[in-house]
Amino acid sequence: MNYQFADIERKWQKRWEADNAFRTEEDPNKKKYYMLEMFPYPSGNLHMGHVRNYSIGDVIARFKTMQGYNVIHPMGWDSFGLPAENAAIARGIHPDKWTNSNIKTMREQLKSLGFSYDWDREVATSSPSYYKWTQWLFLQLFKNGLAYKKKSSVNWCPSCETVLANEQVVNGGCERCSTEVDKKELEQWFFKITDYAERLLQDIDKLDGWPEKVKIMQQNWIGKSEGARVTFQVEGLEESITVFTTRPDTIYGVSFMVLAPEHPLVYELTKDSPYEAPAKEFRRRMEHLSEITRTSTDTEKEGLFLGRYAINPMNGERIPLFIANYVLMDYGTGAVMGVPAHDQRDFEFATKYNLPIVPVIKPQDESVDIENLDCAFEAEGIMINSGPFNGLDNKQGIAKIIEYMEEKGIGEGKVNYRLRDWLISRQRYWGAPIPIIYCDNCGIVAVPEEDLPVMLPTDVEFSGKGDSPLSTSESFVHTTCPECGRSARREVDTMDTFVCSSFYFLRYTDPQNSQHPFEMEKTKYWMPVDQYVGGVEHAILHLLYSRFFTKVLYDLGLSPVDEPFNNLLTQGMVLKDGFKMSKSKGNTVSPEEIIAKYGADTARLFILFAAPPDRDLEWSDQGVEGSFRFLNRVWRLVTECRQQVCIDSVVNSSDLSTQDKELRYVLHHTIKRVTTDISERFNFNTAISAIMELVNAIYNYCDKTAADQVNSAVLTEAITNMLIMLAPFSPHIASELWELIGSDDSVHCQPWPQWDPQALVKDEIEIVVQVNGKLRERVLVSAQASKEELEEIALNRGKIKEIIEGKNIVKVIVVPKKLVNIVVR
RNA sequence: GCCGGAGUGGCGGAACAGGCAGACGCACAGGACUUAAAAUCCUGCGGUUUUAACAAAACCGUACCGGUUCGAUUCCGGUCUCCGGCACCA
Repeated sequence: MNYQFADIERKWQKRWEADNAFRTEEDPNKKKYYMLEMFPYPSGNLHMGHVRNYSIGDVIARFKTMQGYNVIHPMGWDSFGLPAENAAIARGIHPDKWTNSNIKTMREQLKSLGFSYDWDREVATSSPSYYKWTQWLFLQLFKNGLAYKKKSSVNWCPSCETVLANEQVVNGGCERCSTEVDKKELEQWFFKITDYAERLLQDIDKLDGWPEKVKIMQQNWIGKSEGARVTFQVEGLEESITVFTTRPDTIYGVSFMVLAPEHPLVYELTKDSPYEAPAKEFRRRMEHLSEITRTSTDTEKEGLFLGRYAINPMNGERIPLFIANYVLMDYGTGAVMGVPAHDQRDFEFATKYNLPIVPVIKPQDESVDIENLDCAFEAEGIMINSGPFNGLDNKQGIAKIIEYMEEKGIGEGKVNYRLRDWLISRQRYWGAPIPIIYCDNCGIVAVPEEDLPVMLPTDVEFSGKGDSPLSTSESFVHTTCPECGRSARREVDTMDTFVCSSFYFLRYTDPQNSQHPFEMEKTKYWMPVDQYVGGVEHAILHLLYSRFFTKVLYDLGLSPVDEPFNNLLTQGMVLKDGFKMSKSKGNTVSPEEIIAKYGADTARLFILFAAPPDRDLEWSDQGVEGSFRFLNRVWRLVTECRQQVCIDSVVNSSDLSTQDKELRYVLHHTIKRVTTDISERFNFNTAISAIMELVNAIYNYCDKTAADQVNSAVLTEAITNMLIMLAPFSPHIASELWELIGSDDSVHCQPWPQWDPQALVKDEIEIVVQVNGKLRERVLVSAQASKEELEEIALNRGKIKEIIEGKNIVKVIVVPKKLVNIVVR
């Protein structure tokens, strides 16, 4: 007969809810702990990835609570976004209705897993009480010059009919539907994240509790490079071209210059010349190519001469101007100087178009034939062919040349970042409306703060075609200018959902405040997040945007911290048959089904037991069965021993049998292992296996000890502590059994157990005897045996004597309490 | 191409500061209980060899090759494979 998990789980979930067991408030006398898991998009159903994410978080939250921390553990919904709108288009359900019904289902699913959330802090980014503050924060950025509008070439998905951020373009296709992405010119709102590039980069050093992997990804994403901007005059025109280069030391080796095909100067350069039409044609062709082929390293370099020359400001040489596929408009200045001798891409281009290859750096040791290169020489060396700079080490040369250029007004030292400004406009309905009004008189006007939120209108058509759906609502678009009172139009774009999720962790600290986004007093107590847990797929965007927002809010005096997340744990994926669970692959396992069949405790236990949290986890139905068996084993153990358990008994350490001592050793060893596994390593899998070993040991103790010999205090100590340690993993069964053995208070209010070092002291231990590093024998010795004693014992073992017979003992290595290694020849 | 991470039994994984490789669990096999099955409990479980067999013993074994060390899954150098990220970044 299996234990009645369904009744038990329902009972405890109801009781926790009735008791408000997980509600938290600021308490200056207690140390706080902010446990946060990434909030879900309410797609309609929880999947195993969620179960894993939230099980990890719940163990830590419950563990920290038992350790005496004041734990805040909130949950909410990242509820704006495309799927809701697609449902509206496909099935005619209003996004709001669809979203709310999904939230309702998923909230119930989360509750059925017994997670310790403070539901009073629940937020949904799509509710007006939340997006009011999304809009308010937009206005703060706008007023501080961090939100601006510009016309720019943007990624356009012809299928979703929306603009995509660069980050949402995956391999040249739309992140959501994989359709090949086009380019389109549109007026868009941007956040100036590039203003924070340097701080975002520098402060990565502060993130000690983040995985190295994620930090490196962010570093690469920000992509800092140091170099110079140099301006070249165009021959015969009143125009100049500025390039960015990391190698100003190679400027004497420039033999051509390349502009991006989209570079605005191309038109001026080719106007009314025979090159005009081919240049236009070239540009059109490049625009048409998908980003993948355009930016792939494998694509052959391809260029077009523009019939014009620029002048090298250093030596007055004429340099032919080209456009080419490998130069990108949105990095640097959209133009590069070509130094084929010292840049592999330029080398390939020069070879193809027969341009001179002029070496200006030679290696220290003549190891490369610099006059006859077969690939670019990119290493360091000594400057040659560089006029007054000849003979300089090229690293010094960089500084000297920048100094010279700054003196002459030709160029300047410059730091460049790969990071681009954050495009936040979406031509979508289901997002926070951008609180801006356009007035023919006053221009771009911010919606006054007291008028927030700018509510999403309900009279909108969802055709799935055309521009922003908000433009179809007359009542929304038409408004009056807050400054001059004349008729005006509202901005019809909404904000990227990443904006909503960039401050939710701050809102959780004060979720119902209608006057402010959050009160400083509360954020001061709760922030920063002590432990953040989520999928590695958010390693760049969400985490970078959240860091950016936190820094902006810090600068505005709204956040007490300038980094939001102290520690980050990126959990691995849940796989089935070697692949990520997905509907399209048809290899999903529904959490609901598992809960119905085995209960939430089993589901949680298995998902934590099957792999360490940062690794991918292979789903195994049989493994789930095993976890269920274990919980049944615990159930039987405790219910069978119930009579012998006396909750108030105290162990008398002077009156213990060998078996008693053994069980106590296992127990306290388990406490030590579980504690360090949870708090220092997040290795829940080994923590659980330690508890399993403890359960095996208790069974053993009961089997081997005659009924009248059982020490009730020792047994009680083992069982109660076992239940306490099991509680964070499988809280329902632990609570039920805790109640069954007669405790009044609840198991999750118990203090986390301490291990007793006395119980870990053994009289006798087993040591290993090796000969030449090979294990030959195990010997039971007194735990206090000295080095000399151990050596003597080892050398006098019959078997060891036999092995070393007639050989020369070179030396003996003794590691106390572990081994003796005899080295012979 | 560059940057990360990982390779351990039939499987998931363990070995946390260089010291017993394979904890714990799954699967499998044998046994007990049962009229029977399920459940439960007990035993075995990396490979090869020696022995009629048991007890036992020897050798090999942590992707591969090499190094440091009394001793290496762990440290160092190189190679291969897989996974993830970035991808002409000037």
